[in-house]
Amino acid sequence: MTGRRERQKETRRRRIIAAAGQLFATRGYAASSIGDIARRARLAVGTVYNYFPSKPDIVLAIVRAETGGILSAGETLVERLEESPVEAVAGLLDLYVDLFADFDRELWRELVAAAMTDPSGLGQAFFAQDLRLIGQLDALLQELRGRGDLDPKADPGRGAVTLYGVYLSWFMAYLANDAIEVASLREQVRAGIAVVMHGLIHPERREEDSP
Amino acid sequence: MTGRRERQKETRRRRIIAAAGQLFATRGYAASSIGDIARRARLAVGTVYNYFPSKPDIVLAIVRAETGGILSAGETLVERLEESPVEAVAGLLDLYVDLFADFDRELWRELVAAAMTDPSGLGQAFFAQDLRLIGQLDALLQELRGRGDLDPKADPGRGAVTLYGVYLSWFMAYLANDAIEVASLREQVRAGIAVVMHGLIHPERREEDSP
DNA sequence: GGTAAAATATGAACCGATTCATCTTTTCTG
DNA sequence: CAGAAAAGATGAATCGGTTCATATTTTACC
Repeated sequence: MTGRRERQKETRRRRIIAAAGQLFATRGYAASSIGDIARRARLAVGTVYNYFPSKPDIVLAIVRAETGGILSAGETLVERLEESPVEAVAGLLDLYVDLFADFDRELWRELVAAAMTDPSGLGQAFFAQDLRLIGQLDALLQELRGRGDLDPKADPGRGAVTLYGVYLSWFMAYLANDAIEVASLREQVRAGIAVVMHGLIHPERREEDSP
Repeated sequence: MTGRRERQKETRRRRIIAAAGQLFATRGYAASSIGDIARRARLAVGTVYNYFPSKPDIVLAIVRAETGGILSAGETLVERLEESPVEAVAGLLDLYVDLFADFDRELWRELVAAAMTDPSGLGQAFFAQDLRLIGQLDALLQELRGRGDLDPKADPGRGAVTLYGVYLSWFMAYLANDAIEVASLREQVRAGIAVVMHGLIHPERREEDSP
């Protein structure tokens, strides 16, 4: 049942996320210590650690709360298919780019850094999201293939992974370089998608070294 | 001139790199403290910090020592061009994949993590290497284009960035997932390159939404 | 050679994330 | 409801990267 204990647990978890979210948004991640977060949430430092195994795990919780909507928006987008294949794929990845705009670049950086430092813990959880988008891309490509828009020799699964690579690499570029804004990120991803969809080799030489 | 001071500076720098390299290789990065490194190099902790601004900067120095050769090997590879365009690109990226095998995955992870945490400092230095490979890829594509292997409508610069994206995203996957070995990484990169070179759209529908 | 200035080395102190032994609250059992 | 067990909260202690005031060494200048 929902005893006092369980209710309080949920409340405290929320309090921590709220406190951290506010501090990160105002002072930034690095400048907000766990002590600060605990104080703002009216808890002891150790208590925060009873709810989250590490500081970046709090960030993951903050970001996670936002991702659910994006993913389901992706589902409906796959169902109502754009006419142009490039537009269809670009539309889906645009959704994921939206997510970046919602949080400070610093938060994403810390998340990626933590995913590297702790690949089996937080990293697993973080990269699990990538697999879900690749799945959506795969479904989208299957649709396009069924419609006869894709090269019959192309493998949708492989295509999905490769298209996702375009997105991921520009995500990294965005994190590495403050000069890249979200708007230009969108353009770059779109242009990269167009390259993958159309291919680079001269049309008359395609068959020579097919996969 | 090469006074006593300058000579000693170089010696100590090398001692630190050597000590750190040995410790990282045996105990791992996390388990090797700056104190350990300093002790093994017969220096004080503070002295280590006179040579390297942070712990991951030592990793960068270790890795950097290896990259020069790879890059110049890439140059000669661009000059002696493969017949098949896919092979040509795959050959170049294979060189960069070689680099991974030379160091423990943990070291690369720490490097990427540090590049995220300190994007303007270490990050800048780290990602500068990416730009050099993109440049090489661009040169390679220009060659292929000159030979008539590429679609005249394709933009080599854009293509280089996109192909690099394939490589980078698989690099990230490799770091995220211990199950991915270097050999399979090579195959995946190669397959991704083939996709980008050939394109996904059905040949007869290509012109509809050209970039 | 002697001395002031500059450069470098040193390790104790700092700071913040994380851990852990201990105390408090809640739940369970009779 | 009392008392015991379980779950959870607490903050002092730990640990390691980084900083900094001080000491030492090298160089420059006379």
